[in-house]
Amino acid sequence: MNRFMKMSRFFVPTLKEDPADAEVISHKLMMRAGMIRKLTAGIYSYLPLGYRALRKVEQIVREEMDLAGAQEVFLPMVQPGELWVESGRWEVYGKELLRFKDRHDRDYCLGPTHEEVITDLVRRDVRSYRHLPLNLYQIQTKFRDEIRPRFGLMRGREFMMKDGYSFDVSDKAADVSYSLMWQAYKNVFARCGLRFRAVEADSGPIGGSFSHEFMVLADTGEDTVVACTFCDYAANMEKAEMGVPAPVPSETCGPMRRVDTPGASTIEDVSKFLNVKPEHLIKTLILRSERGPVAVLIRGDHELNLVKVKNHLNVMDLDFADSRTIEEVTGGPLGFSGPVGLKNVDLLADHAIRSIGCAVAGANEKDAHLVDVNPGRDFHVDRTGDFRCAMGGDPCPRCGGKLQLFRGIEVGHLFKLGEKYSEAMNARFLDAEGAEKPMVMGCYGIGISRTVAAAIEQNHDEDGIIFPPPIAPFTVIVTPVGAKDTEIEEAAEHVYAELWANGIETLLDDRDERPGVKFKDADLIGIPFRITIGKKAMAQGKVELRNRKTKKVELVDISAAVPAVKDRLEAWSAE
RNA sequence: CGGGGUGUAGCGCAGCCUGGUUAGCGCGCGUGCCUUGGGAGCACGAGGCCGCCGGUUCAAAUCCGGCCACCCCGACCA
Repeated sequence: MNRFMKMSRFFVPTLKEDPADAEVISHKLMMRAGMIRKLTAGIYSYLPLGYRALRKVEQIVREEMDLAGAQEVFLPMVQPGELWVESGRWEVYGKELLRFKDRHDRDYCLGPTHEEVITDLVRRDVRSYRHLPLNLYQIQTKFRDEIRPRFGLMRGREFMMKDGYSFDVSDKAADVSYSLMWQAYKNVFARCGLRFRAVEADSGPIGGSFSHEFMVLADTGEDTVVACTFCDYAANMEKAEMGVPAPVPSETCGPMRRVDTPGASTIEDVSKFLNVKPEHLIKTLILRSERGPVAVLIRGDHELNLVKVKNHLNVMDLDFADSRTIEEVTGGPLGFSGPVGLKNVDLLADHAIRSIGCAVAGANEKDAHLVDVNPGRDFHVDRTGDFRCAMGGDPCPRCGGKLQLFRGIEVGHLFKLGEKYSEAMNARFLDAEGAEKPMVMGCYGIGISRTVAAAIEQNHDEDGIIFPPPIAPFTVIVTPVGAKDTEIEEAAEHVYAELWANGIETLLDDRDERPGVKFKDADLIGIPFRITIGKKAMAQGKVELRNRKTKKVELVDISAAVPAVKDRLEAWSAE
């Protein structure tokens, strides 16, 4: 038994009021529950309760990684700048990388991630295909000097992360490593008791062939998940495709003509002014990359997806053009661009434009639009493609079902790196034929601290946190109530000891507090089960077992408390 | 980085505009009494570089300047 997990001695400074600087629910609750305290912007201390929850997640991750054949290491957090120069990221990484110099004026940085260190480690000691595959991971504090840390543990600068790296002899072998991690991640988040989706993510122009994100579903999530309601297709917003609707036979379209639209430059304005639905407007977006300007046509009610255009054009930087560029390209001011008569610029159109029929578009002159514009008749595009964000109700690209949008919190990311780092840093091996080849790498991250926050975003009510049992800092809290009563106190000690003896982590609220205070704190800190020991039930030799989630209370014999908890634990995870 | 906001007791806040005794309130904390099934009550008490530096003034939490810290917002416009 553990004699020290007693509230009278345990450092859990709970708060009655929300801290002024907390915005999201997980941040507020973790502060109020005495789990974390802020040291400075984006940097938090973990108090015993918070650290216990964090370690629960860590341990689940550790077990699943080990099970998948990965090996745990621990890499330095302080890294020499020269390694980053070698990989080419010293110049590229930007201000997120916290750099500093040592006393000898040599460059160093705090590790935001460990591709360089791990690649350096492996290249020194692994030379043969006989030693591959190799999968190494660590659980460690990362530091990223975020522009704007926010939302407590959700987007901190210092945070706990599991990062893993696989090394393989071939692309095919790397795919095996990748899928092992994919399965391990599914196990991790399922074991944590979270509702999540694994989604396809954009891998970027250099990122290799594919990438997946693991998203915990929560309305307060920063990211949007697009998922099919029929099949298991799911992707993040940047990546999500949608089925192409069959082109509708173009309605009879009168001759194109110009109308005055004074001051109406936004879709909303034009739509109202001309009394035309946004679906019949053509948005003409002028973008600019390092290769010059490009025009993209999007249906009025759709939203541009910059990443898709970027990938299509295979450019590095792409953003909305400034107003001067727009005037140069279209001859008209911002807000009145249109495809008709555009010259000297590549014209891309989203699939939906093909079936728009009869549309309204900017006239490329101030305060004027064109109506009865017919694609194909009145203008020609250079290329058609998928350039927009998915919307709820769009057809699924796989099965034709309907897509739905969810909010999510990114807690895991799988990335097939390929040979990017092994090439740059010369991590090579000899294959069975004696030929030298670069290793094929993958990297795999899990935001441990963010997972705890995400779990709370997903599992709470007006009284506080509702921890899923697998990641709860304690499984049971024993709460003796009623004035100092030796019999009750002894019974509480007894139940507490019994639970520990059966491997059930238990907190005993032995404080000399009124029942209300104890109940409020127990609810706030979110322990899944509360065993209340009071006079009335005790008279019959019973205690109350209360489920934090359902709030249901049942009377059980004192002697049956342990099996009852075990039983309800199983019921919880079976849900 | 740009824009906005806030710094007063451990936490949450008032006071500042219109300068002037000993800087308040709620929670929390300590002691005592009382109370004991959903954050009780009474009494007494401890606790403050009013973010920092400078200026104005007989006098600054309050006015002015600078600095620092923290919080919020920052493509959707074609």
